[in-house]
Amino acid sequence: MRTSQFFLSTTKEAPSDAELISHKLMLRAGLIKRLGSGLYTWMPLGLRVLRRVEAIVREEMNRAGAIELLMPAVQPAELWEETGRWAVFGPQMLKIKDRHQRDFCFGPTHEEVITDIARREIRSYRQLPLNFYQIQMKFRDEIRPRFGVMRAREFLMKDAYSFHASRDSLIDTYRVMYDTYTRIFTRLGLKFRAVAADTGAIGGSGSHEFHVLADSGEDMIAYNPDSDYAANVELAEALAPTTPRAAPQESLREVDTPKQTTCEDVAALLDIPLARTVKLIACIANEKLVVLLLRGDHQMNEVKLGKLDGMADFRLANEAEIRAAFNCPPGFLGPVGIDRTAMRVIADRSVAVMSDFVCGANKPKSHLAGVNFGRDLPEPDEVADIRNVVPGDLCPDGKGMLALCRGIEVGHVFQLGSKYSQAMNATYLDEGGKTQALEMGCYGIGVSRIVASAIEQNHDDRGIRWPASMAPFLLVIVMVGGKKSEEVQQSADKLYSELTAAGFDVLLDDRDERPGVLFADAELIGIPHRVTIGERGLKDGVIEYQPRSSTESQKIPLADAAGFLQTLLRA
RNA sequence: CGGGGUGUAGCGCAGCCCGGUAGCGCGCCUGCUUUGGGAGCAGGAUGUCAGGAGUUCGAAUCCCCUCACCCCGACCA
Repeated sequence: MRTSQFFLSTTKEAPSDAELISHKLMLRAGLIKRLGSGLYTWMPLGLRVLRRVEAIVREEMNRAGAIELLMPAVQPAELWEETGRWAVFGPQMLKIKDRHQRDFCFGPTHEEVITDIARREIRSYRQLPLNFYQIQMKFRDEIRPRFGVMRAREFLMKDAYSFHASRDSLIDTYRVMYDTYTRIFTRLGLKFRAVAADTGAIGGSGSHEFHVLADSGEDMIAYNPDSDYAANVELAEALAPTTPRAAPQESLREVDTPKQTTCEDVAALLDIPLARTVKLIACIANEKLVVLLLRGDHQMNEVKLGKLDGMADFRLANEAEIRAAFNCPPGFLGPVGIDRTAMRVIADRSVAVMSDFVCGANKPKSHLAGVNFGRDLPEPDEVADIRNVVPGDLCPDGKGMLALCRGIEVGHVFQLGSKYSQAMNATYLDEGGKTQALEMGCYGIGVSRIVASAIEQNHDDRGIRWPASMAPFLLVIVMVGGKKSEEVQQSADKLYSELTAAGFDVLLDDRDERPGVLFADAELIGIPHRVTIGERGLKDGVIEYQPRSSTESQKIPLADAAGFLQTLLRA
């Protein structure tokens, strides 16, 4: 491609509302243009990147035996009513009406449509397993779209759905997809982790998210630097401490805390570590009071809590309920002296081994210190894992300690089971001629999000540094003084023709601009390799080569250039 | 949905407090010069000052309403 016949639209400044580095660079490099909140046009340069990601995804999906199809973006409400999700999906779904006032949505996902295909097409176990996929624009009316295409409302997604005659077959395909995703993200040159994920409300047994590691990520991941363990913080188990509870050393005493209503304040006042304090969180579950005990430096984990018996629909108690139950305002609550017949007490595993701790006294402006289970209050009714893990916690795989990092979710694999097939009556006949519900799996990749997250991982102060696998062009030829010098022009043309004929994506920058402009643009848009052809070099029979990763160039004899570059680009 | 903020040329912004009919930088167009890291000089084009309704002789500026966009929050005593 010649720049004169292409469309570059780089700018020196990014719009002031762009926050994330990838968002700024995508705008400055002219990869995308914003149309409205969460809506972006992929400009020619950006589209080339998107298509390259798409191509790798498609290649690997095909290799894994998945079959591509394309479903409608607009879907009738009836299908969603069959699964009950027309109501459940809520405002995230863009609902529209046609001219007959019939309800439709712009598809946020395609389980319903594919399950409809499956129930019409799949008759026999002999047809199974099957894995269909598509690459298509989705629309989700996000509460708060942000960060450009990272969290856009309309975005490009690869979604695959597999159908099986048995759970074992589902697990087989799930593993194949897991491996396929690993291949895809590896080929894309991303630093990523597969993490065990919560299966959430959808149910099903197995789920992994694929996260690109980046500080700007919106998700928190617990991982073990010394093993392959990684899990969403929601899910990572906080093991019970291995050290037993120490014997009481202190006597129970009351301390004045006139203004200290949080564990942080109290710990600061008493000059003790936050980990010596215990906070009490009052919840209501099944209309009964439940008291949670957590170490002051720990945070409650709603997902874990919701999985405990009778806690599925828990909520936090409000202030009126707290005052009624404890006869004390929030901020000074504690487990000592409470009516244990009226409330269930669940202690986190780490609280269960504490001794001589500090907690609220159930009296305004007062806390207790030197508190001990068994002596000052009864043992908790239950001990459970109800907190988020923190760095330094023991890894559940027994191989060291956990660390936390942020991630951007770019892929998700999910064992759905028969949730949708049952709701929509998608069945097949088994070997015995019996009707059975199909087992299903689903597998998503955020194609457009991958582009943004790749930039988060690959940039410097001059711009983007594309991994070769997704670069819009592999090589840019910069002509210095090309308008003036026939020789420069001819050399550049010749090199361009040779490399293009050999099948490489080469950009010949033939604009009549000063060299500084050409260099700056080449770096901003992140082309991995650059050669500079100018009179100065040609006098000595050389051109200059410089990779995007370096600020140093090397001279290559013009005669060897084509061969040198072909070897380089092929690698 | 709650709170905060911003809407002025393609982009980044000033002007608003204290009303007098719109400016700067980049970009764009023309010409000359320049040509190895975002050129210089000269000339030029471009605005429903987000929209609507008020106050006023007069509104980008003051008042009210609407819209759009951005940020923060929407669980912890």
